[in-house]
Amino acid sequence: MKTFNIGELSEKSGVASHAIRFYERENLMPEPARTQSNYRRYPEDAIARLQFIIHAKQWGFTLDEIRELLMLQDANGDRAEAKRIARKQLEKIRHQIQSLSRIEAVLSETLEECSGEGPMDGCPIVEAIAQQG
Amino acid sequence: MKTFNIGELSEKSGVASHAIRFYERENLMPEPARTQSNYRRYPEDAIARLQFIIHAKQWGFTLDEIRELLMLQDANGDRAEAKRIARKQLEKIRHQIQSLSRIEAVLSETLEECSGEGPMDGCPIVEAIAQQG
DNA sequence: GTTGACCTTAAAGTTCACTTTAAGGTTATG
DNA sequence: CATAACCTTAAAGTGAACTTTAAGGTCAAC
Repeated sequence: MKTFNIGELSEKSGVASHAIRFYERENLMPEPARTQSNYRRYPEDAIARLQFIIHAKQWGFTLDEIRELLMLQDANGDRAEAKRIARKQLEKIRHQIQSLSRIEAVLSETLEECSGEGPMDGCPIVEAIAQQG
Repeated sequence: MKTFNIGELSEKSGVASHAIRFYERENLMPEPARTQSNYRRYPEDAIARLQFIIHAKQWGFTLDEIRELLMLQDANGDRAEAKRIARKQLEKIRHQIQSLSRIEAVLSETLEECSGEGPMDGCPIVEAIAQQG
């Protein structure tokens, strides 16, 4: 099996070396083997683990939540737990979409009202912000 | 006209005294008058200005953007500028909604696939994260 | 054999939007 | 007249997720 040092892993995963060390300190990545000269040596599956982290981040999971998911995987834990975490995340995302949609509606309406000409005094955008966020 | 000290303004606006001083340092609030004993004295319209800041924050504007809007108002500047700032914000919000909607779709589909029973090995949630964020 | 590109650690810096702390001065109340 | 509840400043702390810096040790190429 191929093994990598941290620079190679960084290149293959797209995660900066320092971030990889940070994830190790934060218990997202396991402590890897070391060479005689104390260099980190990673097995191939470290790439997949880092990509899991990247993807979970893109889905909006925090590092705390990702750590939880990884610990469940490492322990081959209970699927119900993973589902609970994911369901919570889905709710969070739906809530965010709702808030943003409300803002989008008011903001786009306000933008249409504003001619974009003339002085600030009486500008519908400013007035919309001033009254009731 | 009534004037307030920082504690009264804090109570009326719902913004903590320290946050008000912070906004002053950050040039979102103007330097107020001072009493003989160097206490800040605010006019009534300071309440409206703080509420403008609160509302703009709720709309997702950063303090930098809010400062820009306030400076335009203070200078009675160009309405086109305010519109530009608001349009940028609208685009940002629409982009966020799109990203979140994509995530919502995949995550809710994945959640339905997962029985929530059994060990992590083979769990659709974990596999969905592992493949293609 | 030396240059340059790697690697090591610990610690400090970054951004955002504050909050908390420290160390005092002032004002209202009993 | 003392005590509590205000006010003042500057500076440090918070949290998230890293990045940057400092001060070295190691390894491959020429």
